[in-house]
Amino acid sequence: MAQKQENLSKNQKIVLDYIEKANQPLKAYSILFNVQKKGLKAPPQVYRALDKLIEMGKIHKIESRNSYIACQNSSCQLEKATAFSICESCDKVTEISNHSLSKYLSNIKDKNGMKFNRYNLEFFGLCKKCKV
Amino acid sequence: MAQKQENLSKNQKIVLDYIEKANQPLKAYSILFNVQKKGLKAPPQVYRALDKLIEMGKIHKIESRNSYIACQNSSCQLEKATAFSICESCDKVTEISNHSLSKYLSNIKDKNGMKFNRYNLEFFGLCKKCKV
DNA sequence: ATAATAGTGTTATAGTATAACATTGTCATA
DNA sequence: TATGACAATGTTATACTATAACACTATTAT
Ligand SMILES: [Zn+2]
Ligand SMILES: [Zn+2]
Ligand SMILES: [Zn+2]
Ligand SMILES: [Zn+2]
Repeated sequence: MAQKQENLSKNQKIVLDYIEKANQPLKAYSILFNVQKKGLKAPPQVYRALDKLIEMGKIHKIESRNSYIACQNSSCQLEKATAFSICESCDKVTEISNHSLSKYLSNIKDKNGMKFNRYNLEFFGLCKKCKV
Repeated sequence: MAQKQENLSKNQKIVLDYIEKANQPLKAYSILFNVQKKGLKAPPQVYRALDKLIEMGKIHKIESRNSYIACQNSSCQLEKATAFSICESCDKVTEISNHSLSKYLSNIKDKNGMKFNRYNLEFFGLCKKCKV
């Protein structure tokens, strides 16, 4: 059975806490380095926690950056439908919460008869601060 | 100045030829292994060619798979707007060519004042064959 | 109790990508 | 034609990202 969100394991809590405090995407090895004082000493411990947190929708992976960010969207349907804006200058990442966009994408039908059950969308550009 | 698409360099031609023949996403090190007989002996030679071919829009990177596929879409606007369907069972990848989708996404305005100049969209699911 | 499942700890290794530097090719123009 | 600017190449080493494999412990359900 899928684990309930309230029941995070020890390592999962440690990793999630650290990611949530960051408010920006973090690399796995930077997480590892920073949670070593809490007892997570080796990569598999971090990657396992990351995998479970992703399954639960508590964090998302920014694929183009190999980094991990806390879900910023309380209505996020687990990991089924994710969209982000990424600044190519300062690397700021924001989770996009746009109902009409997610509705549009969730209703897309594939021409080749494929059944979609998940998507990930990444927009790239310059944030307000970096546009100047 | 940006190189014209007709003027591929030697290594770029070798790498593109191999990717185009594959009709499926390829990993960088599998490309490297297969073009060693043509003289590309080290990773940087392959990665440089890949980078340039991506810039030119001749190939795209499937971010969630760390793999590279030839552009299947003659009207692809370089690397500005890419969309793919990915079968989670057999790994088949198809470039999506859907005018209304690309129009919709290109017109999305960011709530935080970010100026988008590129996006990448990856749909995941089961292809026709794997759905059974 | 027993078994099933999930989580942990650990070592080693696989897989992906870039830094750095020396060299060569191409082409415009001084 | 030579000089400079830029693109591409060749090469070695290294950095970064992620998983395999195995032994062990904790939790829960029957
Ligand atoms: Zn989310
Ligand atoms: Zn920025
Ligand atoms: Zn394309
Ligand atoms: Zn399939």
